[in-house]
Amino acid sequence: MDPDAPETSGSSAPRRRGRPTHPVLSRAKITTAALAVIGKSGYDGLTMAALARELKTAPSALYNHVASKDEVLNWVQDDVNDTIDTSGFGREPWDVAVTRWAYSYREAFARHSPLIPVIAVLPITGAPHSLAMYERVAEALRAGGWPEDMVVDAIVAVESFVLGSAMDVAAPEWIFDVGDQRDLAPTFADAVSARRGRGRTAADDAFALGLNALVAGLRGTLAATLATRG
Amino acid sequence: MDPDAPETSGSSAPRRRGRPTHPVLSRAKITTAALAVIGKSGYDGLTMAALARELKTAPSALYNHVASKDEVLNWVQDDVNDTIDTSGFGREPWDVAVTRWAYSYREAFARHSPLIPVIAVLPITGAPHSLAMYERVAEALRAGGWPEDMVVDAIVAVESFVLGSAMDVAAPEWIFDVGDQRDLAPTFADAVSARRGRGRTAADDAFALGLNALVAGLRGTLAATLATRG
DNA sequence: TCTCTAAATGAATATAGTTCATTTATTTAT
DNA sequence: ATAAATAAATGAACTATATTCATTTAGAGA
Repeated sequence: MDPDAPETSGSSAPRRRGRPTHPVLSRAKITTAALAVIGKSGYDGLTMAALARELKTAPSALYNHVASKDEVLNWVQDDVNDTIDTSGFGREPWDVAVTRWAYSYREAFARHSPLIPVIAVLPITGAPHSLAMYERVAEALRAGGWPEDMVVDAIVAVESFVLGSAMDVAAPEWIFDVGDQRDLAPTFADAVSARRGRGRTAADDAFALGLNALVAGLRGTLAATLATRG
Repeated sequence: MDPDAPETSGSSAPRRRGRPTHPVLSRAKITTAALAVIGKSGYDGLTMAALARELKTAPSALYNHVASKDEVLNWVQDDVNDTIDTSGFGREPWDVAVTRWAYSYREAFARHSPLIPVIAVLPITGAPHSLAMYERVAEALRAGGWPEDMVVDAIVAVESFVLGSAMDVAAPEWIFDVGDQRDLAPTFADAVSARRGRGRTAADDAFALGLNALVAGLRGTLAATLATRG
């Protein structure tokens, strides 16, 4: 582990006070520690106390470097955004690149679903990785022929679908089990049964179906727009 | 207000104890009260204490009728689902009906965005209104020619887009303002500017664009599937 | 009438996030 | 070199909320 960790006992060890030789805390350190806690204990385990423990400080010490727990989540969110694959943009046609991006985007937030409500409302100011991602997508859409005033709408549309789908991944497999009320919804129950046997990949199939349709539809919209506008 | 409210003072009034003449609490009463509190004070204001106050009981009394605050949210969610317009199904072509449904669905949860993470993971067991809604949608898709094993995927795809878009409504208008980092993302910043002037309706435009594309894409997918499968 | 039970009560508990007065080591100015 | 200023840590206290629990009471049924 950390080679310069003082000691592991903890109970009666005389903790040091005051300004340390080297700052223990920083945005990067806190973000990394938060991800570590999340990896170990999930989002339920991410408390300010647990985060402080991970960093071997007191919870209150964190507030010298971060305004609130919410800000920690924003930092984490930006880090997660940085793991999204945008390598297709500038290399592949926009629709192919968008599809690759969407898959990667969904996967990243499926593993971090508690962040989804956060990200959806979060201004990009102060989230440099997110901003860089949007820039790459916007460039590719422009290069692909999208008019300037439609680019953001197209991005938002895909993003909305991706985030909605990412929430789905967190749902239990049996979310649509009608139980003993099959007679109240026979058609739906049959449809659910017909889907059975695909198990854990059911959500993946729905995502694939929707993404293909959405991207195909956007292709059509673009063509129609270009034909109309000249 | 309530005509049979005992008194409004509250501090030294000798509150009654024990079993009342008529049960004060029930699923319906609690759900209605919760919606009332939400209407007055929003989701932040919905605490068990506030809910109990609305019902003129003690917070602990609620636990004789509901297992947890989460269950209250589930009940509210089912009530909100019941306000979604499904009148198009069985009356209009499936794609038109789905579009109408999606608009109404988004609007309902835009006003109840804190429920979105709840709903996405919530099994339909015990949510009769939700189940009825899915039944109507499933019937219409089947009647429109969708194969049984694709119906749920199609529903989930649309729903994912709708819920993702509903979260967007809660975001501030200036969510994409790059601030002083315009040089880091010039293309994106220009696209954001080009979108400006549409103000509060920007999210609506993105939703309309995406929904049109998605439904058009699904139409294409259905046609292709039917052509292949015979 | 006696007993059982649904339902309400208020006090207590647990968990978090956050604030604050205080302390201390380092940096900076004189 | 010494003194002031500052960054950063500390632990205790505060707040808000959900939840549990022992207890009490009024009505229903035998």
